Amino acid sequence: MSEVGERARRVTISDIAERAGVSKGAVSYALNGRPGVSDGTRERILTIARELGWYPNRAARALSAERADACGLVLARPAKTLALEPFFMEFIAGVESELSARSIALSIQLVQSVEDEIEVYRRWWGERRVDGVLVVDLRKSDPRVDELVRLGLPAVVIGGPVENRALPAVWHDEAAVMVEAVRYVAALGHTRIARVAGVDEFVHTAQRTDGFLSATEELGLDAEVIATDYSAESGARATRKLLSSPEPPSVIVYDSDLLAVTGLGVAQQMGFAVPDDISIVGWDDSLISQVVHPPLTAITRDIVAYGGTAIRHLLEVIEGTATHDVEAQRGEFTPRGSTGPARTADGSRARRARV
Amino acid sequence: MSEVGERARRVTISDIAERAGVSKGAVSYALNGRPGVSDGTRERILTIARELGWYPNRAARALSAERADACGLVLARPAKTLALEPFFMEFIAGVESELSARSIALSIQLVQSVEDEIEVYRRWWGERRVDGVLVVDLRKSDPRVDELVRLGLPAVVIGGPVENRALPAVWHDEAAVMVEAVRYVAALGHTRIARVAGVDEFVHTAQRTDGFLSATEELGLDAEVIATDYSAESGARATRKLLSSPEPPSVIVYDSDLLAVTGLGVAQQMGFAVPDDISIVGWDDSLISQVVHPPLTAITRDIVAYGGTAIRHLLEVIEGTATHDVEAQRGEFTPRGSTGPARTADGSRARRARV
DNA sequence: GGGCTTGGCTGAACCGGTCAAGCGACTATG
DNA sequence: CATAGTCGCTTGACCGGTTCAGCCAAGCCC
Repeated sequence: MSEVGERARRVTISDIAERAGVSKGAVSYALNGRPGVSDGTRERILTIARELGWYPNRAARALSAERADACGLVLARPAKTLALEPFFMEFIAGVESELSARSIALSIQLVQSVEDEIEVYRRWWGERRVDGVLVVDLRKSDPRVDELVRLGLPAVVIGGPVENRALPAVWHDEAAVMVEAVRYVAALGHTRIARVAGVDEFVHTAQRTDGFLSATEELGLDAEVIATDYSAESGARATRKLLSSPEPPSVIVYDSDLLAVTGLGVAQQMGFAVPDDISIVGWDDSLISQVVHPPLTAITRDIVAYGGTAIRHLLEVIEGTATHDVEAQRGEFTPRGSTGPARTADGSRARRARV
Repeated sequence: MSEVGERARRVTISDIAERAGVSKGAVSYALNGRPGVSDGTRERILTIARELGWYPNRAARALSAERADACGLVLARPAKTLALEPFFMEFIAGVESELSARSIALSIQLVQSVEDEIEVYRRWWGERRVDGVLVVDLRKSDPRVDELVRLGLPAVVIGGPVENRALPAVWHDEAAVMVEAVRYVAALGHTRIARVAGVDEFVHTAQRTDGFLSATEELGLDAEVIATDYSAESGARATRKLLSSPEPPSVIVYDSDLLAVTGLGVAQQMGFAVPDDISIVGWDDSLISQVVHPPLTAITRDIVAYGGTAIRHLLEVIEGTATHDVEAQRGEFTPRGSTGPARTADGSRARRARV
């Protein structure tokens, strides 16, 4: 009988070996489906293992196999913002769907800064806690890349490509879909268009800004870009600034769902009708952009699939069977109720009185 | 020189021992701050460890110490809904903030069903992958509780208390804050009030419904409760049904931020002015309820702190120093722009034309 | 029948830590 | 001065797997 507080002794391969009347080695061969035991013995061992409810001790396996059977993901954004950015949870869901099938764990850590993030990589790799990591929010000349290369920690970067191809990356053409979006609103007759961007240092932000500026220039549109830190406050501030200017834009393209929803709220609060006075375009197109009113026109990405692609690539990199880049399916432009045709060009823009 | 694909050999205590001219045992004592070595030797060993960039191999430590230095969290909600429910990311952030300080990992797994969740617990515990788990979304007569008790896997339940106190729990008084919310809208003159609840089987949902029904009865209000599965669609459906009824409520209290924001969108789309025609109350009060227009009146909880409390309690349970329940700080009612006084009781309720 | 191969299994080392027991040198005590 | 106790360190077993070398018996061939 077990006493209070005593933890049940768990089954090991030695227990199985004893019961089956064979050696530990034979049990190991049988359980791993490797040659070295007869079919009869193998069957017997498997049956006993099932009866006893055996699971391999991960620590023991990790110690001799020198793999942790775990991957890591460090997120260096403020918790409050993270919680609101559906991107990450969907991304994690996609990662998980691949990992759980292989019974590989996902370790997640939230940190404050890139320096902390690097320290986590050092520790994780030093402790052999992970076999590899996914790196998000790639920056221009990112210090994490150098450190990961130095450590030799297998990694796949989300977004990219990475300078000098120092690390393999999974990415898609951000600029192209931005161009598509700009062309669409231009076709609706809009001529003044603004972009509320994410963090300037992020590579994917720069790529989108490039696409935005080249497309607006090509089409001869008035363009403006305001950077934010992805927080709701900075998004609200940017929107307020744009809408209070003497000649406000008639379209704002946001860099995330949170920014877009916040912008929608600010516009409504300021008495701008959406899309009559101002058209709004979101990015990522998680559920949130579909439940607000009006539902947001957005750049749609299958984020769950993106996560799956990324982690599958990481597993290949860990195996050593891949080091190249992978281009994921690119986003699509999905028009909804938050974008409409431009006002007729009489120069004035009717504004509803504030409620 | 390292060849392509070769992984850097990482530093072990044997390397340190050799360098310091002492045995492995001495190094172990020194690095763990235990007696058994002189101050001079200890200093020398620590210096060498720092120079070499040593980190303890977690697998080795776990194998002999019989602890994984990891905690687990299984989420059994659909990925799309999870992504939109800021509660979980904030909760995870709170958990992390405590764990990272102790360099304990958090393993997260997303599953489809309670059965899958139980299977994950069996595997994790069998593999010694975790030392304990946090259990969310407690149900009435929850099969997970029995299984966790049977396994002997240390666990803390979020929400509760658990039947027969079979497992320790962290929870707060859901009914009381609901009563507070109902009293507030009653004081504004509202008499028809509806609740769009979460999953009926969840204990915290039942507690809130209890509080809702007892408060409305006590105040003599017309009350209605519609259950959902927390998805945006079911929330939209419930809202549509309520607002299309011959005598719609003038207040709807939602069970999560996602449901509330969705409800707001549906109300606006149906041409109901918020709060003039319909008042809306949200739950959890993450940032999302503050960025929409109008900002939502909500039940505010410090979810990050809630996560911190929960994981600290789990660590105590793992240590064996605690088995009792902990009552966390309860939510507060935060009025904002989405609730307003009831229309004067002329029996008619003006409705704005659909835009 | 002897030599050779092959299948099926055992035994032991090993991964990198922890930790109890032991041991020599030094100090304190009667 | 003999004995006991303490300090500082070493030795080696151990955690639960994996893996390699080796061994025995059976089968095959000539």
